Amino acid sequence: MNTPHPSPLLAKERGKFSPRVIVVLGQTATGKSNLAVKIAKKVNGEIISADSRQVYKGLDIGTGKITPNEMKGVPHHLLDVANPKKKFTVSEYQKLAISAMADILKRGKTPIICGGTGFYIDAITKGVVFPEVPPNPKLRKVLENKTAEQLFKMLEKLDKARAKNIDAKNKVRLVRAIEIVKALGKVPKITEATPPYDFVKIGLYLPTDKLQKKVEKRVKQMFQAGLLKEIKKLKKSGVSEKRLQEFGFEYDKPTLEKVISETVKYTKRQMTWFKRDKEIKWLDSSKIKTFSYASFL
RNA sequence: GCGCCGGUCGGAUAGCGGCUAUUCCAGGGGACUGUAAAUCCCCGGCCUUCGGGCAUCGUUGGUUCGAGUCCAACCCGGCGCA
Repeated sequence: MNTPHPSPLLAKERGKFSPRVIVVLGQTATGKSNLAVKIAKKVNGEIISADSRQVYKGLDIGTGKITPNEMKGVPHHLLDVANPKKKFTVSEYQKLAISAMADILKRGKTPIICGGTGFYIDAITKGVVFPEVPPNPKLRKVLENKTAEQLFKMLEKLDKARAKNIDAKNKVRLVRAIEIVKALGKVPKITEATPPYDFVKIGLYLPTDKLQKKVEKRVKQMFQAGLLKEIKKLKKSGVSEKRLQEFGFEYDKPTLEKVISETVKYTKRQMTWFKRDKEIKWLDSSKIKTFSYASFL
């Protein structure tokens, strides 16, 4: 990485200077995008989205993607980089995000990662090393017809170690594990290669009652903005019904009520993920006005 | 008033004589090795020294070794007939 940069970009860590990367994460509907833009303006930053669905072209309204207007001139990366008809994966995300960070730093600016997909954020900030085994659609198709029990028995024969700690009832995981074993002989032990950056993680959350209201408002706006039209458009462009389901509840025959309740549930799952990361500094987003960037930078 | 049907965990639902009363949804907690807004697990009446203990299927009584399940009466709701 490169040449040292003037102060806000650098942090002192164990006597060494590593480039600073700001991470804005947290629950849906807490105003992450907004805060990220504000910070970007202050620190001369560029934003890298960390959202598993905003990577797709054409998924705008349902994913709550930031509009060009809202970007206020701040460059955004990793939005619209994938074709919705094809599957995008964490691994691809990781590669793109890492090179985006390097690129931004090379130009003397601060990368700001912003998003709510915990798995994607960990992929970059913790440097999870994924086995070099691309998805194998043919194999998956065969395996998906089997029961979890059958898959687990298969895995037990192929790789005892992985079978021991895998969730024996989770078909998605079992299929992936078998896919890796078939390619590599076994599932490599999980490793992490922490990237040479100083990540500052800011977590946004809202108290339950406020979150509920915010979600209701957000979802109503989604429908007003033309969520249904967006879905029609996707269908017209050749995105299958099945594929739409994979994009989550907003894209699977959405109704106002359903999307609101599913979103609230989702925000809880998000917190379950984020709670494990002790490095996150949490911030009540309803008190954002009193937030001083200085305390984090 | 008579007849029929029904009353089971917050809601919906299975159970039609036998040991731990089912499933789904909503609720709470959790997991996460290339699908991650996905996928999956646990909890859910009360008490517990975590071994277990005590309840419970509208109410009361009865039949039975044993009743959510059968019988009777009553209460509540729906439909039909007057």
